Amino acid sequence: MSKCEQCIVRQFNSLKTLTKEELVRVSACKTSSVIKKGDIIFREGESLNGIYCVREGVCKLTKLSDNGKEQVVKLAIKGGMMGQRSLVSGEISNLTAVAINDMQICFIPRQEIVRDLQKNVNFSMDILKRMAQDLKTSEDSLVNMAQKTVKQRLAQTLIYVQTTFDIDQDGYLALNLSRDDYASIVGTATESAIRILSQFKKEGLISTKGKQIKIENLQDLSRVE
Amino acid sequence: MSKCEQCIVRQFNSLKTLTKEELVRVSACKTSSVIKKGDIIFREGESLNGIYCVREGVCKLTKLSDNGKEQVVKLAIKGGMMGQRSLVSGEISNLTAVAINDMQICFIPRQEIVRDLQKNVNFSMDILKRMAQDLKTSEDSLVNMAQKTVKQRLAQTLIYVQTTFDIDQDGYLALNLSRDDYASIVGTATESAIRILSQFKKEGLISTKGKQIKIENLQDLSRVE
DNA sequence: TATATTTTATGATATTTGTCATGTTACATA
DNA sequence: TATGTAACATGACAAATATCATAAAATATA
Repeated sequence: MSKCEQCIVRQFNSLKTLTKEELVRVSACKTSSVIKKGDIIFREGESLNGIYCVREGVCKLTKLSDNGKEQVVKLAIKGGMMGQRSLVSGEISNLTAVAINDMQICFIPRQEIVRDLQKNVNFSMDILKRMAQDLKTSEDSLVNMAQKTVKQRLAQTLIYVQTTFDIDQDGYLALNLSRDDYASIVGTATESAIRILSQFKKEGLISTKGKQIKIENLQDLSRVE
Repeated sequence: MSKCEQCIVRQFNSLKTLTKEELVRVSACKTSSVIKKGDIIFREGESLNGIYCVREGVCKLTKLSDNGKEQVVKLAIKGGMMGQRSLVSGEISNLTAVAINDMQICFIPRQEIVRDLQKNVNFSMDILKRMAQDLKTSEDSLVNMAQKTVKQRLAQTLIYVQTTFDIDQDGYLALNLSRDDYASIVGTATESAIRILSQFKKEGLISTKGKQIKIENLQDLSRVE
């Protein structure tokens, strides 16, 4: 099992503010695991008892609506952490985490990391800043959900995926999401998502090969009405 | 000008974790002000340079969507604080604050309170916990926006207003929001909000007197489909 | 009090989105 | 390779919601 001290991924999250000693301790008690695409890491309503650090792969954080449909609240990517909110509040998880592709994750038990939260101001400040960032992102999404059309939200999501995960050598989005995933990200029916993608295709905004998607005209896509 | 040490309102927010000394210092540098209904306290995009504490009255925190419509992201009530996110992140405000009724607020300059954030673990932990709570609330709203109908969201909002602000002696909601406010809370057109309220009235779920609203059947209102 | 202005209300209609049905394609696996 | 299954696609229709128009009621202001 590799050590946190040598893990590049921690540079992307709050763990980078830990001292050498703290990191050694954290490393000693962490557990790593390999997660297969589709696997559930934790469920809404579960108590987490620690935080997860994403070493590889992508994961969707979803919440079940009262009507039984799942809504993607955000994506956790390489370097991201999951469960900070529960760590801080001591509450059960508000979200379910499902692997979108194969992943490697590490788990740090609550009691180990809570100690650092109390003792290391740099660490708690960094957690606080990231929470503030998450809050802003969530509020922005809220406004988009409330005020934008499904078409606009889908266009925006495609651009987000390209910006965040880049494209492969053929120009297709490097992250492959199912139509169903797109639908639960923008908050619509799967058929509607598919229909709008077809429309984008007809209008030359995107092209597809199987389930892969390539953005052909980012300018116009960002201006969809 | 009254002193923070004697202000009951601080018991409801993070300021209660400050020590006597810290509180005296904060009290000495704070400024109080009276805000009239409709007044703007700060605008999206402005840098805040401090935090606000709501002593009296209610305030809506809104964000302008790209299509030019305002969306209410949350309400700040007595005891609430505004601007913590900007305080923590150092960024400009993400939201606009508009008084819904006459208010009294206090402003604490950034440099004074940032010091406590660094020095007082109880304070920073409390801020962190509240930010975590805000994040959960925001994520929940996001899911509601994405997955529930306008009718469900409006019913939910009416219940929220009654639960949070109580009713007056005649049973009407103690907080009077305009139909326009309701529309920007649930994220719909004003006409749609009005229409649905009329429908609720016909169904006996609510009754109205002028702009005042009384919930007549909370059970059924919470089960609207 | 009279008048202007804003807020609330409702009809008519267009647009958006969801739902159900059905077919097609891609992909996994025996 | 054959075959089953899941993902993708599209038509037809229903429901939800937005938009525009207009009027009534409430409220502010002269």
